[in-house]
Amino acid sequence: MKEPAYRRSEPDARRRSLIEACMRVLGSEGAAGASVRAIAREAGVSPGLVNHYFDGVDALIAETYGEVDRTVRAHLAAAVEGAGSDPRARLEAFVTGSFTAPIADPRLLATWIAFWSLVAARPEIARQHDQHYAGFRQTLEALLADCGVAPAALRRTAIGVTALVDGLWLELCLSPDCFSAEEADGIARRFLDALISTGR
Amino acid sequence: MKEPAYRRSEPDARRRSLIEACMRVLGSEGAAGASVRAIAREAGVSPGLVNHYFDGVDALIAETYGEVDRTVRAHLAAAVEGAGSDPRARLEAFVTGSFTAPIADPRLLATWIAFWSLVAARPEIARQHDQHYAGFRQTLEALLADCGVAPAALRRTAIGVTALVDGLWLELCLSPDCFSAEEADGIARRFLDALISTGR
DNA sequence: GGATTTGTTATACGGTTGTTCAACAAGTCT
DNA sequence: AGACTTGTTGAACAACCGTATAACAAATCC
Repeated sequence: MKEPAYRRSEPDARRRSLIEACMRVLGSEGAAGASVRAIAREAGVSPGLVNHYFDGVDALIAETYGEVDRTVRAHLAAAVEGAGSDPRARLEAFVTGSFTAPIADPRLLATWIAFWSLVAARPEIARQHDQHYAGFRQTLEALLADCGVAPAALRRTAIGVTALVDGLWLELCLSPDCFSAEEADGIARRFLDALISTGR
Repeated sequence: MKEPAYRRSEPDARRRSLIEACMRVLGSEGAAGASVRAIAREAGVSPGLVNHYFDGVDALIAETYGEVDRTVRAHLAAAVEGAGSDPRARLEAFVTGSFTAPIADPRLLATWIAFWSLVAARPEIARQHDQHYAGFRQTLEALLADCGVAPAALRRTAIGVTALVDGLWLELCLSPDCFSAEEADGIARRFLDALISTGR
């Protein structure tokens, strides 16, 4: 429908384009609409090709999870680096980085929801989720430690801040008109103030 | 208007059993597996009956949303009432009430995820979500006000605490082995301590 | 009793799903 | 040039989807 037929392309590029098409479909149609045919149509490719590059549609969705995870981590890492060397500024950059594009994006939420909906039924997706969560919390623990949070309080503080960020991000994506990204920033900063002044 | 007594089974009971079957299917099979046939099989009735009692499968899912919402509200209200008259105890009961059964339950999360996945595509579900969120936050604002949180800080504090509760509840359901309900209780209480001591 | 109302089933229909596979186009090798 | 490899297609398949509807079962009314 778009590209001329029978044109060769790099296999990795094809894989990437299919993953991107999968993300677009998840974003626009939701988890229910992410069928092989819809993804193939979005990528401008025949349905059979999806099963040629991926071991079934579940594998494609799992790989899309990995790609989204990588994007989120890279974006937050860049935000932290861009914040300079002040520990508190780095922590705030990490926390508020989730409230702006491309992370605070209904499309990305739709992708995430699709994964959550698979956690209960598919153990390998559950494992992938646990890994993502563990990595997020670990990064956060390091940033909190640099801000002077006591080692004994590190775990529970990181769990709490992660929950706060997830909750704000979730609602920000689900109903963007409820509160703004700037409000989320302020709320998160205020929470960090309260925690770090009393939590060491 | 006299109630006809010749019905073989109470229609409301049928409706409720179908809603409960819908929740069970959502819990075990995930959002993708919540088909008319699967729900009917779970309820032990024929597929046609679902469309007889509900205006299509989307309506059944929306009604299940309403039922789950009602259950959650009732449970939290009971927890608050059971906590006595101390404002802080009532607030804590409301917050930590989300971390125990029947609210902290993978099945309930699965139901919630199914709704979230419909928010982007269906305005009716989005409206239902906004109402639930607004109600939750409003209740929380009242409890926070009783604890002495200043009116100017009420809105942002309620948004933050709601996010914290949602995030903890979400992770508690998604991977129950990551941290315990008791830990979630402690984390939430610690956050409330930090907020209320500094946030007025 | 028979007529009637109502709950329920079974089936049929058109459409979509994931997956497989023979065929084919385009580049590479000899 | 011909043979071979690789990327891609599009049709086929069985299974499932949501919905509509005619037929059946049971309870009530007259």
